[in-house]
Amino acid sequence: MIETPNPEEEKNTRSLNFIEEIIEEDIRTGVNDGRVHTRFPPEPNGYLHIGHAKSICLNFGLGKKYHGQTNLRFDDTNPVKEDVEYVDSIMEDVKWLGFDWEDRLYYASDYFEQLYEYAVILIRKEKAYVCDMTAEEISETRGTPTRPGKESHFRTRSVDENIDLFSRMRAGEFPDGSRVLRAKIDMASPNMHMRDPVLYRILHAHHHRTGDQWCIYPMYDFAHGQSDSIEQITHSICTLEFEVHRPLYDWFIREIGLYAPRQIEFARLNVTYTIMSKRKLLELVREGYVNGWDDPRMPTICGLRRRGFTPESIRNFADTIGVAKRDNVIDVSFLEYCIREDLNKRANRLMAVLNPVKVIIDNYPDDQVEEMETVNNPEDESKGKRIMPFSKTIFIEREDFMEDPPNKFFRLAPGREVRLKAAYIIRCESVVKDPATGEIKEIHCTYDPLTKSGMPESNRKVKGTLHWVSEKQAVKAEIRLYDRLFTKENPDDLEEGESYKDYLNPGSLKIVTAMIEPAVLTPQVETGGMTGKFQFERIGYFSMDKDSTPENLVFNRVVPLKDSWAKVEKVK
RNA sequence: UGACCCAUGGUGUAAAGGUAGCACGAGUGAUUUUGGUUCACUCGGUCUAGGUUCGAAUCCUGGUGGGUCAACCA
Repeated sequence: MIETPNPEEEKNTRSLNFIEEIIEEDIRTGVNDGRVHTRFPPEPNGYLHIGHAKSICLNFGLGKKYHGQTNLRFDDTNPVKEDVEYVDSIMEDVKWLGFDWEDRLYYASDYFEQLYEYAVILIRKEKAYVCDMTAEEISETRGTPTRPGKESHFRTRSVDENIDLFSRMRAGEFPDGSRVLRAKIDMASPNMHMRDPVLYRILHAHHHRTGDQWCIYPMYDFAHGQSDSIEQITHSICTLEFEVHRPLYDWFIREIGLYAPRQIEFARLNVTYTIMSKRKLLELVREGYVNGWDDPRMPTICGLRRRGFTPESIRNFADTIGVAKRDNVIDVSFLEYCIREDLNKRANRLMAVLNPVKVIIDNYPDDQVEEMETVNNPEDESKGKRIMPFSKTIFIEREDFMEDPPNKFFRLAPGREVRLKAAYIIRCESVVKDPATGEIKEIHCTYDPLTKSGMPESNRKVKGTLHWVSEKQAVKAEIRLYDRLFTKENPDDLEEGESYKDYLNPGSLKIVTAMIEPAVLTPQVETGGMTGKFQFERIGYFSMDKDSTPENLVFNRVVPLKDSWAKVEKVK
């Protein structure tokens, strides 16, 4: 008996990642009554990148999978670094990726009053105190990981004095840096984060949401867990570097007496030939190494979007790379595989010649124009067909012709035949060169009228098939050819004295003018994010840039096609 | 001379004490009016040394290697 696989069953038996295992165990044992509620908590101090996409897909994916909810919460506790520009871009990017926080948009700054009251609770329990030491003194007395710290002499202040001082901090009586509120935990703890961490600092800074209402701001550690708790988050998922913060996270929840979310840490995403540090990405933008956050070479979501990536391809990428606790570096070629896979099925084909050389078909009637029919997408019949004009003079790629070709060269060469896709088989008869430079100016060919594509006698086999564009009808377009931003696999892995900027790829952007078949002007009104996305046959996937106008077309190369000929050439 | 976390093919990720599997990659071949796609086959792995067990990638101990932590950043 043959068993037919049940797709439902298959879905259920798919192996779980360690976070899903924890969640399912919690559901099984009735923790939170089986409720699942996650959150994505970015600080609005930069643009989101592909690493955030992993976190977004994880958090929203879990919410969806377990019929729970996912909040979007801005972790906006440091006004000097944050801006509404970033808030807006983050919301746009999350939406574009296909996720919906519905009515659950929150800000840590919404909880400032509540957090203040939590701090007062700790003071009253003698678990927090106002410390007058300078930042330097605090740092010096914190000790080192191997040596215990020293207790602050302000540690023994009375509850009343602490309450008074803390309220005056809030009232703006003290200058920045003069005092902080600290937790009273253990200056000898092996965990540095438990050595009387700072809870509040004085910052006379304008906040993008609360304005000048506050001049004291909670630290991350004092805001994050409590915000999770207020929002009844069940599983607070973050990256590995917060692992050592978890005891503190739990300490605040316990001491204040709040609902306790469970913090789970996973390994952040790294991708070869790029960087993820917000600070460094900001540097590249500020110092003009790239043209803005959405430069198509950037690993930012808006950069990938402008490059031509689809949300589907990024979601698929995030789902496929998996989630675990060990450090990982994903090969950028896997990201490229994900977008090729998507665009292969969904993007219409077009012929475009990026490095044109003229081919003149001597035995073709001078003024004749034929309409050649060709399919828009061989992977999807429903995409229909289009017409390409064919005439006596056409362009082919300069790389598709060699005067003295090696054995495995299946393209045009003197005396050899090739198929012009969707048109005729031609034979190269002669070449015309510039006498001064030796550069080939024209390739003269003859065509075989019996081999017209689709005709009964057109089935003759030749080694190669070339793409082409008719000279007269060709449409010019600016093509931006993008390559990896860095020449080094891991630009963060540096020798003494080096900078990641030393490894910027000088060839990461090349601009050429291409000749494209006239169908490129036909608006491709399509759904599914495929507008302006094409496969230029035999070359790669291209996406119309926002700079493009009907008079001045601009395309970005998303990714080249796999090229096994390039490999053959290399070996040689 | 600390605490915590991690270790499976080149990369990523599974195997909850019982056949080390999947994807990408690489290679070979077939198909192909894209040197694309698709299909078939192949390559290649449990850090190390002990221990427990009928049986260990999995549990225990010791090593080794990597990561995180000493912002009034998140």
